Amino acid sequence: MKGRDVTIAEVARHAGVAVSTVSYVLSGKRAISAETRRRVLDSVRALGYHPNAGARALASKRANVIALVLPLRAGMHVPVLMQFATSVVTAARSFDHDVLLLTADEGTDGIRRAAASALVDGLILMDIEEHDERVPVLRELSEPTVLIGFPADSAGLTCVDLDFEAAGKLCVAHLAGRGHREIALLGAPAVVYERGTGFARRTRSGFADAIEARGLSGVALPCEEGFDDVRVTVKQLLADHPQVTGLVVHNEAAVGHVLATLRELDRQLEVVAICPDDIADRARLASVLIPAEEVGREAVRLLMEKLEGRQVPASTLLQPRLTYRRA
DNA sequence: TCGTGTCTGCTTAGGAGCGT
DNA sequence: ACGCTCCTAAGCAGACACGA
Repeated sequence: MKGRDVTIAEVARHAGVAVSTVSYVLSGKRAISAETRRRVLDSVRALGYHPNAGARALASKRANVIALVLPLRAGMHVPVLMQFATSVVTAARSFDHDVLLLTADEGTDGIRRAAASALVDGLILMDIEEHDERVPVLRELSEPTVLIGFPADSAGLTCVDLDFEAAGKLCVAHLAGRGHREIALLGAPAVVYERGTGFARRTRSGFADAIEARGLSGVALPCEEGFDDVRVTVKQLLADHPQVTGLVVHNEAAVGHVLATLRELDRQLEVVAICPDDIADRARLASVLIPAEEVGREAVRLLMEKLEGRQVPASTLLQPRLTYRRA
């Protein structure tokens, strides 16, 4: 048997106060005496009251839901995307918001629909391309948005991400500091660059800048994720550039395969990876952490600030840190 | 079988009213 | 006079009762 849900009116009756008093106790938007507050909260607990989300949205003009727009496109590493998603959901809960997940199936219509129907109060977008079709749509919305990543033209937008350009430079600096003169970058799958995905391109451009600035020699290659593809790519790289002694891997799915291939070929390259800590820990690799937890939390915090009508910085770049692990 | 009217979920601002 | 609490109305959409 399905019980009817308890309403705010029943809580008010139980506690012997007005409905509006219960509402103010729960929202904290007006001063309520400690004694009344205690009685109300006792009644809420005793009756097992949860506000009806529809009625709350109707009255407050807020859904208390944000959208996470996560395309799940080819070549993206799902476990890392899930770290971002988990962090966004957890952070949103701490602000009393829930998260609606929008994928790419619906294209930009999903964004328009979720915003125009007041299904969500604001949006967080991930996997940003340099010329992302979603960006012009965002500029037309009245709902606040935050991007995890940077499009080519970020004017008027709020963007947050790891400074991948600095990460590329940091990896080169680390290997150069350890005496390497010829360094290679194995990056994301080719399709990711072709789409113009910002983080992949920015790492590559930071890498190239640092190589040039230090007068080193470097080569950057895309890298697929399957073992056989990685093996072919690594072999080709070492055949074409036999002097390479340092390797930057910005492809979390390929890290293990790269190391296996180097062992198989008995080549002693020094490797730095840009990847989550668990992967680097397992392989005892120096690495630059992708701070998914921190980025997700910051994206939500910025969105909540915008929802309150406060100004926020247009651009937040988290500085990369390199963790050295002795093999 | 229509159309009409009433009710329900909740929040919020502004002002009324109560007790001390 | 002050601190606290209450009252009110609006907003949407579906459910329901009622009379013609």
